[in-house]
Amino acid sequence: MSLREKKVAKRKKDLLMSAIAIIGEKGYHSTTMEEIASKLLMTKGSIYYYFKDKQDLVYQSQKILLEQSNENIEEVLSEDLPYDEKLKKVMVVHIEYLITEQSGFVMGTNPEQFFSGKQLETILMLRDRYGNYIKQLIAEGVKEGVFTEVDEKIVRNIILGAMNWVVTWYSPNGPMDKTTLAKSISNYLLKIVLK
Amino acid sequence: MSLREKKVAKRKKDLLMSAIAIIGEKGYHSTTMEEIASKLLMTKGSIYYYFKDKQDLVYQSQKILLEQSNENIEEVLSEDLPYDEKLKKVMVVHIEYLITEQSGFVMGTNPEQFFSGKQLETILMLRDRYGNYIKQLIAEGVKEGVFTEVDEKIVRNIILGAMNWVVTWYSPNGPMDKTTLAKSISNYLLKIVLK
DNA sequence: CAATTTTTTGAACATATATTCAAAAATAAA
DNA sequence: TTTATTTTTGAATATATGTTCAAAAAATTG
Repeated sequence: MSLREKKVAKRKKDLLMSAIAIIGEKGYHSTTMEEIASKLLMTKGSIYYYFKDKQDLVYQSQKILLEQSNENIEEVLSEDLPYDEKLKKVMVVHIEYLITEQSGFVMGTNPEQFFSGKQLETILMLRDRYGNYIKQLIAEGVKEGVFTEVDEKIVRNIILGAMNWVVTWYSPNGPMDKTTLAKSISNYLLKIVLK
Repeated sequence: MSLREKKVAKRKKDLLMSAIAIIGEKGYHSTTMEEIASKLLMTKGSIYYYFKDKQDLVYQSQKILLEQSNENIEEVLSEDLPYDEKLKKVMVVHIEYLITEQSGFVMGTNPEQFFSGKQLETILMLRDRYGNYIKQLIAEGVKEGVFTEVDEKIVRNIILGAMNWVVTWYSPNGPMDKTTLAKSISNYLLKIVLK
């Protein structure tokens, strides 16, 4: 990749990150192209040099978040750990990533509201993949006798909800740093599946 | 109240309910005055006979939801039940109400995004009140030895998150009716606080 | 039924913001 | 330095939707 191409790639990524941050804070509709641009000292017109339109920018930003989430969980799943510790680590990583990116967005609402067609398909596929990893992990833990019998789908959704909700109440000024908080939440949630 | 006043009151309530339903589905910004009105076979102009503006209508609709939630929980809290059963009933009622109204809205995002000033104050107050009831209930259960020692705030937020998340995945076509589902979720969540 | 009051309508208006685009500026190449 | 290419700008445009309002319709009253 030439220097120029790298610069363009960086600019794109900067815009995606800016979009993620502002959408995480204000939501899709309240986030204007002007805000996304001005965070990088650009004007909104420039965005259209890098992205087709707002929809395209938002879609790509959300896709990145989900892809990264999937990579995160795949990394943890590949580790050689007992089921309880593995599930706990999955949760800690999820919560930490959520807090870091302040990305309560795609995860936090029905994507049907924002996407359609091929875009929606991709987003749903990525979400499903993520959800299935957790469901699978629970099911295996049950099968191996580490976890108690549970409805994996319901418990999976309980866990996802409790975790994703964090973005609505976490404050960096609170008494716990994000890792301590993530561990604490994970411990409580683990009690649902432990025997 | 005269017949006419009753009619006006009913029309207002119909509009609030229409707003709640559509906002629950599409979110604040994607919900248009036209949609809210057309659901009642009216035109958007008429809304302004009953409400000052969109902000006013939305604020009042969300206030109603929170007030009703508080009434629901107050009713349950006043019953004479053991702490574990009481907490469980609180959860079941919450989830059932959520599903019935499809109201993942105020509960589901930071109200700072939509309200300010006196309106925001009221919304936050109502939310706090609700959250405090649950925190209190947990604290009492711990004090009386029915529940295990936990950080009441964190556990409260875990429970709220898991419950509120339901609106994102519940489907009326699923295998469980809403009461069965609510009971199931509540049982799992109860395990967090039980000894 | 006629007169009065309430309610609804739908077109006109206001506003916010996404998008376009020709020109300018910045950067790279020759 | 000159020329060519890439990137940014900012004003103009398009569009969607909230809001207003005078007139029409409906409901109520006497």
